[in-house]
Amino acid sequence: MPTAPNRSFTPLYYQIEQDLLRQIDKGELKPGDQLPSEAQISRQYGVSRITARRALENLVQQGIVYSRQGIGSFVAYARIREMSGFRSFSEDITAKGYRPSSRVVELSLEEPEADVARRLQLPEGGKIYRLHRIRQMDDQPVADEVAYLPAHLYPGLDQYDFSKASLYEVFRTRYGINPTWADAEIEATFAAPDLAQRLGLQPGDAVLVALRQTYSATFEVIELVRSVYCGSRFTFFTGRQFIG
Amino acid sequence: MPTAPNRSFTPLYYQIEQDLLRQIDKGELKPGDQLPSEAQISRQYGVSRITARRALENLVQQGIVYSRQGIGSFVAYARIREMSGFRSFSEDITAKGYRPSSRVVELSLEEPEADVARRLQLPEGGKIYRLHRIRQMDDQPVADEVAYLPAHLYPGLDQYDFSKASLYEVFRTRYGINPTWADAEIEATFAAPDLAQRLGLQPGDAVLVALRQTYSATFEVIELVRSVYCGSRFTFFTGRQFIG
DNA sequence: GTATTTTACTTGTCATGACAATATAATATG
DNA sequence: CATATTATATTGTCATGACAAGTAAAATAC
Repeated sequence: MPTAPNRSFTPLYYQIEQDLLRQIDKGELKPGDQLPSEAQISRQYGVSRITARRALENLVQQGIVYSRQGIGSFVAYARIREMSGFRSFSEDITAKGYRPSSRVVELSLEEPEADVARRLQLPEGGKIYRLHRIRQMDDQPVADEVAYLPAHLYPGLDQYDFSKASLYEVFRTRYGINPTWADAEIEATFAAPDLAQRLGLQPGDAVLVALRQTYSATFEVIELVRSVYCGSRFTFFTGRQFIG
Repeated sequence: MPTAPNRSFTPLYYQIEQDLLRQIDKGELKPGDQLPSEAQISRQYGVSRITARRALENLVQQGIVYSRQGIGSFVAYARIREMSGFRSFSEDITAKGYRPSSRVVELSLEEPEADVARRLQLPEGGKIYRLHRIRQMDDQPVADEVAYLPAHLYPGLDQYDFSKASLYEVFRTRYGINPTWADAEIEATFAAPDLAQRLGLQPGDAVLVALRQTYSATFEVIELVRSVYCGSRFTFFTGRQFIG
């Protein structure tokens, strides 16, 4: 459900949606408050009811607002927390107010293991870039991360220095690929000696292992990432998920 | 984004949506296949284009289908995996093909800690039911779980035997409360001796700790659950999340 | 004062219609 | 044969309109 339409102009429904979002973010509309009705929005913005409705519906789908037939729409009490562990590591850490940085252990072009090839839906004989980094916040290692990237999507990727560059930014600007969806499987395990050494831990310490797949808007698997996080220094936040 | 409208009849768009979903589930429409166009669906089902479009849009919002302007709609390659750790434990474990069961350690009515009261958005002086269970699959303990439940939402909850009853079923049938949204924060830590004993682990083993909030359709916090999972026997699957 | 009915407001569903934007295929031209 | 133009298909946005369903408030009846 893209909230930012990918077009050459900004649709009316989107402008109204952003306006309402702004009012919620600024506290002009508080949790529990009723939003203007579809008819009121229609009159206020000079649009049809279907356009007003579309703006409200989008906020409902994002879990920001809820509506009840015959009564109205209301701002959700529980604010959505920023998810972490799903987007760009750089973006995650910056959003938490820390300074992200990375140390590249290795970036190489290679043959994938069978499981990796399967998960990435690689064509026969397809290669991957394997990017191994230690991720840090405020210079303290928090994650050991290996990204498996379909080589056919990213020719020339090895020319970049991912100590400095953000992988997601390179996806977007160089290759025109927008990370749009992600899912993850998460387990706890204990740190092996080599991993413990890289993360400044004791062997046997508890670590969080997340295997995340990232998809483009057309559901191409654009990245498989295995991250091992210090149990004590990183909390994984899922986004709000619909379970009904 | 409710996919099952809560009404006394089934809307046309929903029937079409379910029909398309059935074709995808049965393999009649395979990953990568193009779906019928809006105009074709319109003719085939004898509905307006807006109704056809609504059905397709709902599948897009669920991450099952994607569409491209001027080209068409397509079945996503990557199938959505069943999430786990977000819904009813019973439902999760049953979906994995195991037999869920629970041993109640304790169910009591008590004053909440400040953090619990805040997260549950309890009224001043509000009490909680604290339900402590060991969750099992095929009789093997996999999680130590404490649920904090706002007492005002569930009067008389302590009359139920949650060794046998599903909490979510009781929510729905007895109290008319539908779990609709959830989010979780997840960490890894190590098992303390008492916990290790309850889960059949060694002290110091890695465990996954998930703190999950569950919301009704009107975003009331209906449950706060702290689950500690064996690192080796439980993998937490997030659903597909929109990150764009 | 209470119960019932009516009214008003609001969201939900669906129709018809039009045009814009995007993309590809077919056709025309040099 | 290559390039440009036109046609076609499809999704995206927006309008007007109507009626259903749900809910609460106001008015009326007893």
